[in-house]
Amino acid sequence: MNFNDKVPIYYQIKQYIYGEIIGENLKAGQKLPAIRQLAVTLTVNVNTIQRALSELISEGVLVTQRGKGNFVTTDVQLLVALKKRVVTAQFSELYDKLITLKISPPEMVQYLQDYIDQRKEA
Amino acid sequence: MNFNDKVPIYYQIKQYIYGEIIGENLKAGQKLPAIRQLAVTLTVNVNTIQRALSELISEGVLVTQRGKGNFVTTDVQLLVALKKRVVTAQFSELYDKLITLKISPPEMVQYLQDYIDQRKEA
DNA sequence: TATAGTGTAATAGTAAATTAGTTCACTATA
DNA sequence: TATAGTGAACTAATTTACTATTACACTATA
Repeated sequence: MNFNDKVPIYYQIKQYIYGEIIGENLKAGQKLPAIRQLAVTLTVNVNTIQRALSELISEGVLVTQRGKGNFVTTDVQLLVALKKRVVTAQFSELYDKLITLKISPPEMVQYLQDYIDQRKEA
Repeated sequence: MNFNDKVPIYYQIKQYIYGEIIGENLKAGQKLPAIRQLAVTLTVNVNTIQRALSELISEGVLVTQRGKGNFVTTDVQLLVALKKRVVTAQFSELYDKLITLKISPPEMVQYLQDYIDQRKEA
């Protein structure tokens, strides 16, 4: 996996798992790969995986069954709230940053549209 | 200043100065506050300021005049390129993240518009 | 009941970021 | 020519993230 060396790896893994769940590569109730397997896949130490998962468990996004593995919660309401929270956070971050750059909201929409068009070409 | 504890402070300061320049609170050729003053203002150590500035100097965004201070470059072309680079990076980051969340480009535009409308209400 | 697969916990070592503090070098000016 | 203001460089100490390694506890099943 490609990590950004400006952000703690455990935190990036946490965000990555959010993404896998919200994007439904991991569905409600589904079992995650074993932590030792995740460590190999993500080329990271088991402790680092543990640290990421422990936060997701605290939040109720994941549920552990000792001896069995980690599972995505079946609490769909929680997952819906998670998606909203994560998506909103993206826009909030963008908005605030662009405001400091003195880019107006209508310009933001135009810039996004332009960026999308440009991506389509390539 | 409000720092995100997930990202090195020196790096956040660097981004902050980018913002001040792009948003034209700091104009081409303008003198920056002294590093000791910046350290006080941003409640951070002088060394941390130095580290942020040294990268901006390497990039040519800032120019040092020893004994006088640090100044924004007068190379306007470089500043225009900087703005483009920083703004594009924002959209690129958003786009890639939302794609992993299986949000389509048209949805992105709609979500952004919705977010903006929501901010206006409050 | 042995064994393989799972998560949990703890210790130790390394590297990076940050702070604190000091000293030096250059510039402008009273 | 002192002095105040500026950046530059260096050392030392602390904290956090990460890795490596080991041992333990629970579950399913051959």
